[in-house]
Amino acid sequence: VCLVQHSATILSGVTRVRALSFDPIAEAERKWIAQGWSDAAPGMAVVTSVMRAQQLLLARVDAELRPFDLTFARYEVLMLLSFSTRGSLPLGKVGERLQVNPGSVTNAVDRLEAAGLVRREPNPVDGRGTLAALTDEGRRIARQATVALNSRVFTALGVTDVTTSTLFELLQELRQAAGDFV
Amino acid sequence: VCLVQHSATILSGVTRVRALSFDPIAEAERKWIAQGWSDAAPGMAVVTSVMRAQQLLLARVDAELRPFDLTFARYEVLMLLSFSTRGSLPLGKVGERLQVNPGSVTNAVDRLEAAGLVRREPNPVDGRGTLAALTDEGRRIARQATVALNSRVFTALGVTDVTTSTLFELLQELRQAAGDFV
DNA sequence: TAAGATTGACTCTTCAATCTTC
DNA sequence: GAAGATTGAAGAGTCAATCTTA
Repeated sequence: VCLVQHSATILSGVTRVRALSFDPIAEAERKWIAQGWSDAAPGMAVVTSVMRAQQLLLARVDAELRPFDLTFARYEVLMLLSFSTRGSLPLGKVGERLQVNPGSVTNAVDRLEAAGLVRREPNPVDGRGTLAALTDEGRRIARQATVALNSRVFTALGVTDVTTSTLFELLQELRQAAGDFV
Repeated sequence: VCLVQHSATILSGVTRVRALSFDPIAEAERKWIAQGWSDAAPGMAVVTSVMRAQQLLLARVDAELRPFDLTFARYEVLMLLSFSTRGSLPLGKVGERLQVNPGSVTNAVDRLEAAGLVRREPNPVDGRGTLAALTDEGRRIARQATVALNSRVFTALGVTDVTTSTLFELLQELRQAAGDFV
């Protein structure tokens, strides 16, 4: 009996995951080639890998943010505001920078406001608009959450510095090709 | 006025996206360094890049699958079954291979069964279990959807073959370090 | 007692529709 | 009319609780 197949769950907060004893995506790529889809096989493997990597990373990030009652989406809003010069931004700007729907921004700001981390203010230069403004508490929580993420996720990915920086560059190419930025 | 900032929406099916004229993640990395978090900056950039790449790729994939009334999650179930020797698998096996919760599998199979692409059958070797079995229609749709994805996404990522294969290898390292497989 | 599967509550996202203000 | 923001419905994921059977 191979112990790894029955290995314990991985990563605090991720309940469902048992490690497989082989890479399911490499397996899928072989199946693709066997079907005569060799030209599409590498693309399929990359797309699937990005999906799975996102799932794994998001689980780790969310586990670290749970004590602060934050999700990654809400954390991103907090950091965006904390980097802005006034500590406040129009909701539309937030959605544009984070590439999410207006509805998601409204939802995120609703939660952050209920938690006292953000305050809604009328936009002085546009009567239609609303600003999301960071509170002192919001700035404090953002900093604490960043300390947690920095130490337990961002500096603990388990791969070399070269892998990390190369990965960033290649993903940047991919995002640019997909129209994320120009 | 920089035209790209006001450029049209990108990619069929993705309504919300306007391309930015700079890379917001590279910008965030600079902010991280300016805050004195240089050691965590590359990790932050990679994690955020994976999140954004997933969002962009999923939007493209879902747009191609919409005519078949499929999501990527349901498409993955279909392909997993079509690669199995009998064309059927226990629901638990599906969840294990796809790394999703039992609830998600139940939901996906519910939809696929309602669409006539999959049939539930009792597991002959385990009275507690249920098999998801591909129907002829399911096998046909799976093949058609694959043709669409192969030609319009997997072979059209817009990056070189070297970038694609290197990206796969590095993501494989990252997934392995995160415990996706052993 | 444990495992396979389902259910219901909750969250988040997307999308269309709406309201207000430019 | 067009843009900023909100709302409600629908889809999908997680999680805890439950039911059945090994």
